[in-house]
Amino acid sequence: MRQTTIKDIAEKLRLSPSTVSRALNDHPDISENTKDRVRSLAERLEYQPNSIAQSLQKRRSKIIGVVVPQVKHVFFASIMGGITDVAYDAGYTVMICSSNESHQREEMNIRELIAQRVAGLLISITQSTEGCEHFKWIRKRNIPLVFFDRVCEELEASQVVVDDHDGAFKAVQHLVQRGYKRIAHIGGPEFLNISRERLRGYRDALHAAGREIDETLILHAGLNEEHGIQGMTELLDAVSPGPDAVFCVNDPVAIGAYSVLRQKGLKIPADVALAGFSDNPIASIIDPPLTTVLQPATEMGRRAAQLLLRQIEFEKETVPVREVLKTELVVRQST
Amino acid sequence: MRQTTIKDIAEKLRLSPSTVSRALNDHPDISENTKDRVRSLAERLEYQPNSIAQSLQKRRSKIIGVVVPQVKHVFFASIMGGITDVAYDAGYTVMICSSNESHQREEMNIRELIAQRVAGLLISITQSTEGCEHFKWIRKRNIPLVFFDRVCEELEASQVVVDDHDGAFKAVQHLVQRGYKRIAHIGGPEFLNISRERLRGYRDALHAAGREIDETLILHAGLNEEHGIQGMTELLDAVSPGPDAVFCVNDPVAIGAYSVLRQKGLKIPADVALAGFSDNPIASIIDPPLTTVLQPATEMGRRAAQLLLRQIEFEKETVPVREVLKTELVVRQST
DNA sequence: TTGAAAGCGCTAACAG
DNA sequence: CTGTTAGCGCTTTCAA
Repeated sequence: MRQTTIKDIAEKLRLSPSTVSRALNDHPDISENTKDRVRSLAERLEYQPNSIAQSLQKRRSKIIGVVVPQVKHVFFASIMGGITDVAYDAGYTVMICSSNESHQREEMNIRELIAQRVAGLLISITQSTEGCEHFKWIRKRNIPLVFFDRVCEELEASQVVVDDHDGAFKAVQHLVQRGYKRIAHIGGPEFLNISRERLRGYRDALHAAGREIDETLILHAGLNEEHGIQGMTELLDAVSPGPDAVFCVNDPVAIGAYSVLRQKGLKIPADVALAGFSDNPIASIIDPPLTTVLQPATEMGRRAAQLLLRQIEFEKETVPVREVLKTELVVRQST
Repeated sequence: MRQTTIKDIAEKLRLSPSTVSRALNDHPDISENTKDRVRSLAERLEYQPNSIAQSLQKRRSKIIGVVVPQVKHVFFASIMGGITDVAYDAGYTVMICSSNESHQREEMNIRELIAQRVAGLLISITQSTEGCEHFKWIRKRNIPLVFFDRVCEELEASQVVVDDHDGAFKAVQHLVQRGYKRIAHIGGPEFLNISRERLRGYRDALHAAGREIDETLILHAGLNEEHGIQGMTELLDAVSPGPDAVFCVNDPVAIGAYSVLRQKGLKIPADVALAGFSDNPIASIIDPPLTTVLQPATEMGRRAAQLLLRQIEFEKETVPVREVLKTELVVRQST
């Protein structure tokens, strides 16, 4: 059964399609009387405007495309919450794609979203993204683009990030103050902005405390639990003397490290202290609860969406903006 | 800068738009030579077909709409993984909406997805969904529809669920065998299929063991951590004698209960044993690890998507199908 | 093997 | 205040 169109309404009311369209859009030219008739019939027929036709006509859809590396990561889930809230309020819908940390999938997603003629794109890159070619496609078609959290730095584009350096600095400074001597770092992929900045924060905090940096205590792994498991295992087995504290690039990695420590019967924080980054809900539930750096995820999503919307509505080339959000150290019993 | 269209290619090649269209779609009528010329120019111009125009013409988009109650729930995140995998392989994209457990938001989402003329809908209803009016909109426009996990039972529609009754039965049977005497149940919203079935499994398992059912040990709460906290608190404070084991409607609730028990210094399972439902990753990480019922979430997503695709491609009214997936009891140290 | 024309549902410029 | 016309980018008869 075909869906109701503006034409159907027009015929029944012996009006022209354009009048109906205008009435539906509350155009000032149309008489209240006509508007009423149109609206009530539309209601009765359960008319739903065909956004596809609208988009074709406007040469752009009211969809905001989002590409995240993993939907199941709570951090991204919260960000998505922030994005959708803002987008909905502005009359946009959101199309979420998961690149699953795969460069190839990320390309596919972007290609698809371009085909959908999205109004704009919000992207957080994968752990494996190296080239930036696919992001350049976006610029070429000048589709508004904002990166969040994990950004592509080769490209001039707006971005919303947290102060990763500062967050890491505070966490490690805290470990130093607590008196830990051999503070290790399980880091993420080297080229990722978040890994790099957090590592830099780690180094700077140790320097600031007048400590020498022992490079054997620095590992580059990944951003998932399994990387935490690998990393912690390696630190315990291959490094001697071992660390008495570990600052992990994020909470999933810290959780991985946590499970290794428990399995080996090591006490946290007595034998090894542990700190993460993100403040996943799980951080407060494990025992001992995890010291971590709180990232305002929802806020980040909101900001990114706002930035994008501004670009969309203003049309003209806007200078790339970089918003940096503050983090907060949450001290719990794991340190 | 306008994006490249079929017309641009046609002009440059002195062909008609229709020929270009056919060449791009590998139509047999077109000569290989022409196809090659078209394809290579398309490539060079980075032509991306405008799916909006295609959809308008086909009167249906290649988008599958998904409405979940909460994106951040790992269970749904995994389901979404399954859905997108299947959908992508079939050449569809997925538009994910979160109803945030709000009936109103759910309505909005559905309205929006209908406006987008999605090819089909995959829905898991909210905790607060009572009426089914908005689902009837979907049927009226005969848009293919499949419910998963949380289904609307007033409506004749295909669905993919797990055997909630059996899963709950196995969990409670296990608690009985372990020798627990006062087994409580923190349940979900009463009208939800999953809550009802799991409660029924609980009752049946106790009956099967020849136990009397103590109604004061049965609570109806919700599906989130906070409900677990409320529920467990109530069980400890208001019920006497208290329970020596609790079967929770899902893992988030079990986690909530877990944190209350720890806070009160009660030993798990010595003082109170705990079992959940879902097998969230967190279940294996907490200490003691949580006994729970594994739901094949990704598989559920895959099945739901496959069912929907079949409906989409076959067009004709298909009889509603109900797929029931098996669960598996995962026994850990919390019981 | 290719082209011309019409139309998907909507909006907007131009007329009246 | 309302109607006519054209067109968004693509596919698809029908004709050549």
